[in-house]
Amino acid sequence: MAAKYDHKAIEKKWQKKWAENNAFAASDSFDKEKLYILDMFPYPSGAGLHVGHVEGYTATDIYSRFKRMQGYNVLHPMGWDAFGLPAENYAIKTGIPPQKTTDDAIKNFTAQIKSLGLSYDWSREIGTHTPEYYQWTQWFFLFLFKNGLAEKRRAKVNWCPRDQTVLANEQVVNGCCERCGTAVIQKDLEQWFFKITDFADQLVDDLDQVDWPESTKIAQRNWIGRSEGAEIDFSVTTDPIGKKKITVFTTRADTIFGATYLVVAPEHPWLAEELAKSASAILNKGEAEAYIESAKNKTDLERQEEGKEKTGVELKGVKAINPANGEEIPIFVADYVLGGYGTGAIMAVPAHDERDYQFAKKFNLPIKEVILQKFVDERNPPQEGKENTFRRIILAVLFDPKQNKYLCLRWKTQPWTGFVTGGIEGDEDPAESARREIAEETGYTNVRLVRPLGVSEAYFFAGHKNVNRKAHNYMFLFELVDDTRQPIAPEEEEKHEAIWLSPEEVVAAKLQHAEFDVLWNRIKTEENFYTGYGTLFNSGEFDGLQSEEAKKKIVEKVGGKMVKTYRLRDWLISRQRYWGAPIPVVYDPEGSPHAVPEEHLPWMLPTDVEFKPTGTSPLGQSKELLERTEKIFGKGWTPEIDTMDTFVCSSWYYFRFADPHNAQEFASKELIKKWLPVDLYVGGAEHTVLHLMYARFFTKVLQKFGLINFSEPFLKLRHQGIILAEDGNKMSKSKGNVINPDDVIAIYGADTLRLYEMFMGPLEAMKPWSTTNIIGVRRFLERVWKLGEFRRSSPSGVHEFSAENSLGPRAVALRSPLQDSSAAPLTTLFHQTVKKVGEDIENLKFNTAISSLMILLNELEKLEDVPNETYRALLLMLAPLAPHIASELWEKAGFEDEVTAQPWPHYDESKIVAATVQVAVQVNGKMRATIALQSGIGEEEALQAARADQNVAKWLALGKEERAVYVAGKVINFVVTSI
RNA sequence: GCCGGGGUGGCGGAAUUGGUAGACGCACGGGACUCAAAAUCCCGCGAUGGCAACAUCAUGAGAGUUCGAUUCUCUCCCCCGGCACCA
Repeated sequence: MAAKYDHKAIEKKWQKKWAENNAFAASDSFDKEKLYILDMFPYPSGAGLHVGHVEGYTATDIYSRFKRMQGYNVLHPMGWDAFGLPAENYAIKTGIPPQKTTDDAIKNFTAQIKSLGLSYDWSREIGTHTPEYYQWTQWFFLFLFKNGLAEKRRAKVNWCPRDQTVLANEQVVNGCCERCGTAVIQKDLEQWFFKITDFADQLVDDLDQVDWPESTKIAQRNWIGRSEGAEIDFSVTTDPIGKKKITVFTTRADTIFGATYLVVAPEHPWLAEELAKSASAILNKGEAEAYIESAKNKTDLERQEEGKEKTGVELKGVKAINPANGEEIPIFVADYVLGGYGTGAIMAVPAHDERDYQFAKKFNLPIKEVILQKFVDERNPPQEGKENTFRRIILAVLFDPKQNKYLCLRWKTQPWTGFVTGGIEGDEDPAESARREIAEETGYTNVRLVRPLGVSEAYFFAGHKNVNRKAHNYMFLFELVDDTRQPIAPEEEEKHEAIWLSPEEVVAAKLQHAEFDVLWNRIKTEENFYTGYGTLFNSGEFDGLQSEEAKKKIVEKVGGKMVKTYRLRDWLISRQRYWGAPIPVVYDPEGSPHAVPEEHLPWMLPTDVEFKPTGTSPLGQSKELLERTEKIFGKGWTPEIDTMDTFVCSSWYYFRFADPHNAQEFASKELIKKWLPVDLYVGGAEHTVLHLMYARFFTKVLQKFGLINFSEPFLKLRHQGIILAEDGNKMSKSKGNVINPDDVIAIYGADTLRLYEMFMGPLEAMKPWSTTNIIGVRRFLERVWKLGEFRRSSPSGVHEFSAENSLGPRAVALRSPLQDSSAAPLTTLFHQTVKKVGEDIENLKFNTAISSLMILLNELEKLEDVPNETYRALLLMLAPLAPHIASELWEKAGFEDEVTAQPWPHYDESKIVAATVQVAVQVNGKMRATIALQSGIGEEEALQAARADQNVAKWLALGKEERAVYVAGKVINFVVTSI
């Protein structure tokens, strides 16, 4: 009598067994090669585990089990990122202490995770909220403090009025608090910072060493925002020869001749000093001060709402001197220049920077172009064997603003229309050449240069046959001032006529030069700025140089220096909250900070506090903390009452797993050396910058001071995608579309849930949940079960069908007893499957691994005889994916030991190639037949066989066979010319 | 705006040193079993035409390279994610 696939009983049985034996404990003996496979540990929220957790955890679990079967010593731990705002906010609402809600949530999470059959080493469980853990978080703080990497300073910080705490830059999203969505305001406060900026270069450079998603690396690089530029001093007219200079930061020193004004940030020290003087040179002091005040009070959100609308005030009575050409230019204060970036001052080049351009437009400031856009025409490549002479050509566009029409020349002998074209004579100025050409060819002499449009290098034909002349083309836009026309030379008149075209007509004329596309695009755009690199002009001695080269030479000439700047700011870690690790610092009666000596760690989080937010830290209410401080350090000493950002706790937890119970160190050097770095790290993409950057920072600090000998904590990183609700939206409590893993496990079982989430699609993809699709993997497991049942119920070799075990005809066909046979059926498929499943799991492509197993099962069910070896291997391959059912079937089959402790099956490379292969036959690239060929067959024979096919022959007969392309084992293509 | 990722049947998705597009699963249709249903099993399933053999079209749109393009190149459209006054 056959047993039903009772997932509840089976899963309970094996989970209990694994727990009792701590079956997946990592061994600190290191007789086998180690592998550290880590999940981003969860915040134990009251809502419990969601299906997104399940996805990531299942992926690492499968990989861990697979690697154990391959003989690795795998460290696969789990813990709790247990400090944080939700528990505290809940406490504020209900009065229930965070300690209790957190512990309850951890219990719930643990039960849920265990019900998934995940193979964690539970003996290494950690929680960041336990004193045994946070004492080491505090140790790290002190370590940074002692090494000058943690310091308290007054700074403008992001303050969330609702959560009553400061936020790191990274925790401000669109000017709002990441957690509660309240608009963040700026406050001036004394706060603790970690000096992550000291490691900015290393944080960028070391990204090259790790196997991470490219998008994550790019996001980190962008966040750090390293840019290489120059600092250049501009003197001011108040003190033209003295030392009072404004240093600007620029990445575009090549545009310095186009600097038409200078801008300082409202916070700029020079400005503050200048305004503070009793006899300030600034004439409109009041106006400037009012502007600075209003800029200070703006929230990020208000700035955002203003969009890119520029504001600012000119500082009247003071000018800056452009060191490149000695020109005096006005100075503005404007908040589009940020005090905290670069030097807080810029030279504004409106012709070559979008923001400067907008500002200049609004305040009516001159725009001076100094870079010609360079354009290389790829459509007319140089031609082999043709003359290739370099010529300087001028292209000009004449615009009549009264008519809104453009002047073109139409060649009378050829169907070609274009803007005025000509050559540059001698060392004539290109703009002058253009003016001359317009006059000579059209007769219009009274024209005004609006702006240059660029310069191009192209292989050119100017309406003639001389193709392949490499030309250097300058492009200009002129405007007609008055339409009086002078007579022009008769031969010009003969050659072409001047015609006026409306913009629509210009487009319709399909101007043939590639340059004209560029020309036309530049004419059309209202925005008259170009931010790319190009050739310098209007730049004195630097005319004709390319941007790259000009930068260096100009910086040298004006006495600037090359510098690197970063967007990254130091990490603000103070939080005015209760539920976090206390900052282990005390203040002497004078108010200077002192480290709490290590022997007093853990510096305990007091419990005698209310949770209601008051704007100052809850720890300030604790009598116990104050008394403790005075008792240890003396009367008048006070404790630091802020706690640490929870990201501090999670920046080092991966070290603790190597040695989780160590009371002397955060982890022993020896065990760190053996287990770290993490070989595979899997978690959500929401941690692209925050957690991953901070963790890398901590690792680099430890390396710098010689505590570890590697610089990157996570060698390989992968993100699991988001699982959407069935309706395609994000799952959310308010939408009521959340799938609870507990419910799925109750109905279908943990194995089905695991398998389904892996079968949904690629790990990293965003994919919607489907309650109908999950039935497919459940059916698959049922059929595996049935296959096992059938084998057991027929020990004598004859299986009696009975309605009871609901075996259908397909299973009835499984008649014979199992036996090992050297001429086993499906040999090729079997070996292919073992290879494919192994490779897919290695590459975390679980969806296709599962599909391969399904294919194998489909074929096995058709057999009358399932060989022992095949069945064994099927269970072995299933073991990492669906460990409970695999274990149960393994035991029932009477195989040795436990399936999870077996080695991964081997495949035989020589048996992967089938004896005959299906080869596609095409005629002129169109599929006409598929034929079966011996796999080792020669080309001639293959072609003969293909020609013999009826349908192929039919198509070949329609023309003359020119040649044939033969790709062994894949395709034959006959190239036929039709008669 | 900038930087990433993507667009393939009714649906989730397979397939890329260029070589039979749609594996596997879901849904759907037909059949077997059943008094009936569920479950299970068998067959079919991109579109159009055809009894069929087969033919034509088809991987967001359009061009290009090639004997051959979902895969490579260019242009454009749309969706998702991140950053956003960073000089």
